[in-house]
Amino acid sequence: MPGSDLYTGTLDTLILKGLSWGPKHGYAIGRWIRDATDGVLEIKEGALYPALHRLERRGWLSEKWARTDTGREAKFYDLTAAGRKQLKAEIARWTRYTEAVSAALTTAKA
Amino acid sequence: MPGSDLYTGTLDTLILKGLSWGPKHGYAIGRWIRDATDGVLEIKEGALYPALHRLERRGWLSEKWARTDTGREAKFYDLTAAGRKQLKAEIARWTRYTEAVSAALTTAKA
DNA sequence: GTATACACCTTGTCCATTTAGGTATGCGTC
DNA sequence: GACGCATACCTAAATGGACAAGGTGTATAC
Repeated sequence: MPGSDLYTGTLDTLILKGLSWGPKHGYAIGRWIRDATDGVLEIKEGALYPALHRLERRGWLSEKWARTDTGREAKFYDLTAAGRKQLKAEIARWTRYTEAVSAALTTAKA
Repeated sequence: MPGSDLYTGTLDTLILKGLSWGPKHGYAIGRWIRDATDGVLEIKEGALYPALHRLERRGWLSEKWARTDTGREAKFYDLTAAGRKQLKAEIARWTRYTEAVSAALTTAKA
């Protein structure tokens, strides 16, 4: 079933990545994650919105109210310079981590 | 925070995998994870021992005191049938999850 | 008029990990 | 024989992210 639980810590990275091409509002970020992971990840709003506020508090995102394509008001988030740096660091960590764990999980040695 | 911090949820899988060739005691499992991940993961004992007790409570491990190669008493853990099944499921989840996230993190599409 | 998608939010709870200790044995070495 | 270090086990308190379960309101389609 979609809504498969997150490995804690990956959500922040995905949000930052989703914003790497320009501003998006929260709901659109959630949609992007679902689509970019081919439906494997379905971010719950109770995780998404607190995460956005957290990242903004840390100085990785800036926020601004604006109008969507469909003419509705929404809060748009944008990566700051620090956010871009953070994204790079988190991707590096993710890569290193998954390679290490995948190696362990596929090894044939005790 | 050191880059070796866990993505929550991966520790259980690694423990189960470490036991898939036969019994090991806790300290040896920690060592195996460090070695099998080429030093990327350094499991803290405050995470390791509670995890072992948790997995035992869930019926995925059995425990038994025995003597190590070096002649010391240690608590050996062994996979149960349910534990083996669980390991398989967790590896499947890990694979599916990391493929999805890695795809998202390397995509060039917004 | 009602269902669905959009778009935002919060409160309470759970629980894995971190932090920071503790006990005790055995081995090598200075 | 004192010291450090690896072995081998453990726990309690604090942290903090995700989950569950609510809530507001608008727009569109049937």
